[in-house]
Amino acid sequence: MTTRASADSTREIPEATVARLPIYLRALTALAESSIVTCSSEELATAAGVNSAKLRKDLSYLGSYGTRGVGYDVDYLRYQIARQIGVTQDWPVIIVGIGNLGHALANYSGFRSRGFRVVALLDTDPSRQTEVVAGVDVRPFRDMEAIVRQHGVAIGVIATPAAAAQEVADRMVAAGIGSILNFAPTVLSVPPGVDVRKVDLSIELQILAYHEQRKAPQEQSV
Amino acid sequence: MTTRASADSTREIPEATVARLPIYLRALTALAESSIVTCSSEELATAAGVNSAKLRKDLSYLGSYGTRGVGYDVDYLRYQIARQIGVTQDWPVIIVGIGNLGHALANYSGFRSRGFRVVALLDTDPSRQTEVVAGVDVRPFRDMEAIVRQHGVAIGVIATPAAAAQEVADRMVAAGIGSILNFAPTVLSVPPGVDVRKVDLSIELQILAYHEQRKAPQEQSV
DNA sequence: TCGGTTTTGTTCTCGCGTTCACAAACTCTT
DNA sequence: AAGAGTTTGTGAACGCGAGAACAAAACCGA
Repeated sequence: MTTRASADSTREIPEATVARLPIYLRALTALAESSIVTCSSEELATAAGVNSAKLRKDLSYLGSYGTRGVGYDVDYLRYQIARQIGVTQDWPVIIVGIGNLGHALANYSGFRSRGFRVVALLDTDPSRQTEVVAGVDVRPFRDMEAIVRQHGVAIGVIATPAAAAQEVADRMVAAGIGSILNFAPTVLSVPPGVDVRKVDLSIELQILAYHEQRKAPQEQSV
Repeated sequence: MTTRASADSTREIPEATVARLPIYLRALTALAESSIVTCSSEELATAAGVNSAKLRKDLSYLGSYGTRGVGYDVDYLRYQIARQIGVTQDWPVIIVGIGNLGHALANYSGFRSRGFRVVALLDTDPSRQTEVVAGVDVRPFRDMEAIVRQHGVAIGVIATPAAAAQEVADRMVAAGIGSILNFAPTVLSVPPGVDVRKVDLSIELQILAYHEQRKAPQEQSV
């Protein structure tokens, strides 16, 4: 999809590896808080819940930041991963749809501590626009374009009902947002170049139900 | 991991396919609500946001439920998928940790409509135990074992802070729960045979940030 | 009844991701 | 200073999933 010309500083990092980097980052932060200065791939892999060989291969895509016979410097590796992901800088984020889930997301402290700053909460319902959630006041959805331009927002979160999600996504794309995190249970269609990630709570439960059903097949006979 | 003896009625369904079955189910439900009786693999694939070849291959693992030259009967296929996943029956679920996210989950209507019934909300904080959320009252965490046994709960949801998650998971496993949906930002360790799925909101944002950073590399020079 | 059309089910090939296994490189002890 | 002991980084093998392509099977019209 993306044609990459230079392969020196910007190597191709496989998608599966990118998805694990935040896990390593979190594990490293936990180690740092325990005042651990150095760790081996085995220790970090255990903390992150993966195989040590996989961890080493993942890290090798970023560069050669370990020392053979010793391991990795926790702070240094943490910085390198954070830099690769891009969370050394601050990312302004907007959340659209301030229902139950929107409230929870706005109050989630994990965003702030990981480089994401919620700059606006948006909703079409005028009765919600008097609220103040997590120190940010809810504003009318029609203000989105202005807010996006003002703060240079590149990432948007959709927490609306399914019926409204596509319309919101279209407006986000039109306003210049390039990445969308979608909590609405619907398939979004967006132009190429725009990234969408989907989190679907009931789908996760259904996957668990499938496996659970297989565990006790004698229970639900007829 | 699971050694499966019989391969006639219970075929091996690949994990990637299992993860997509709930998407097909939702798309079929939408079609049914539009009073559509029959659909081709192409139509259903478009509605689910996947390739039609992949859809046909996925469905072929369940059996041969289509008609060549015609397509699939929406209601029939919907029932077959629901049966495979196991959502034709009702799954009792408990939610532990009634903070912002726990509230949102308890109020989420998508669980109920897809075969999941929240039978209890649990929290260790006594000040929360006077609340009633979504028609279910919050009960002390220590009552979990009794509730699990009483209702035959097999699926548990963890929405606590990270520090409490492992303890909750241990207690869930001890009480007989076999599948856990974990929203706490930590790696759970559970005995073999217990399924854990993890949903991490900030990890999703970090993955988006990575891609977003790559889109405009001239922005963050120096 | 029979050829033409449509759409499924399946086979085959390709690419990605995971894991193993080992050489290279560093530290420590004597 | 040199050998023993660790641990990283990576080449190679393997397995799974995605997509293309096609044969089999159903319907339709004459």
